[in-house]
Amino acid sequence: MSVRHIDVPYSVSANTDNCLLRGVLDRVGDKWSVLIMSLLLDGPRRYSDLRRVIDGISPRMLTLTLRGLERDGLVLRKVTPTTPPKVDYSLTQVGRTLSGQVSELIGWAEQHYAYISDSRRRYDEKG
Amino acid sequence: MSVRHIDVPYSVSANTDNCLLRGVLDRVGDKWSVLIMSLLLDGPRRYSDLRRVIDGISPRMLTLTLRGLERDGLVLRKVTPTTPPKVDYSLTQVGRTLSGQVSELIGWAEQHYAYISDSRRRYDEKG
DNA sequence: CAGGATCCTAGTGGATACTG
DNA sequence: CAGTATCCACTAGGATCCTG
Repeated sequence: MSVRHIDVPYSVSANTDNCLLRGVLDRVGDKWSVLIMSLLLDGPRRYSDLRRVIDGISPRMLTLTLRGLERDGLVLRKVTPTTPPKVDYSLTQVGRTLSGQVSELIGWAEQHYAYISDSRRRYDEKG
Repeated sequence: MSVRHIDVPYSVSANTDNCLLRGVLDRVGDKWSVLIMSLLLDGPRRYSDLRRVIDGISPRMLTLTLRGLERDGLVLRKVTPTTPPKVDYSLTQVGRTLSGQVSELIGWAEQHYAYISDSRRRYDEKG
């Protein structure tokens, strides 16, 4: 038996395409999505605002990440066509629930931080 | 103000080093960790067993991923020095809790699968 | 202001051959 | 059996410059 779908306890596949889980894991795992969503939890923000506030992000990656989030319906992009233009980004309701999930994960990380650090130290010291 | 630490609602940093969250997100986001942990939820497995059962993984990545999980104290490696050798991998208690967290995330993904697919389709169709 | 277009690098992962 | 050791490909992401 080869793993394409594991039925218990949930479906996982290494297959990049057409796997719903892969998409979510990739998003959560990428460099900027979680950070951006966490910022938007506090309320809408403009593009330049995000750019200023996020340390070290390139315009390219900011746009790419926002587009990805928008495409998935996690973030809403609202253009006000003035000159110069104004673009606000906000979390959708679903985006908000994902942020909630992620914050659970972060809670886990905080809770087990010491354990993991210790484990790594011990692993690195003696083979 | 530049984002190194966001206090509300949780700390996120783009900084690769010394960020506890980054490590967890990277692990969850990588290609094989979640899959392997989900398999180990059912019980211990041998190296060759994992290799056979995981579709498309290279020995290199299997070892690398297992080592990473072991280093973080998520997976336990137990060697039985017979000839030929036998090595069993199992989840630690902490590894089990992380798997639990991840399965929550997967629950989220399943719950919002239709929404996301729709959103993508609409986004791709019209600009 | 809010990006698009380019070019480039580094890290992640694949393929395969070999070994204690 | 349970890995190493190499070599290679691909892509996520960074740096810059340009524009409606």
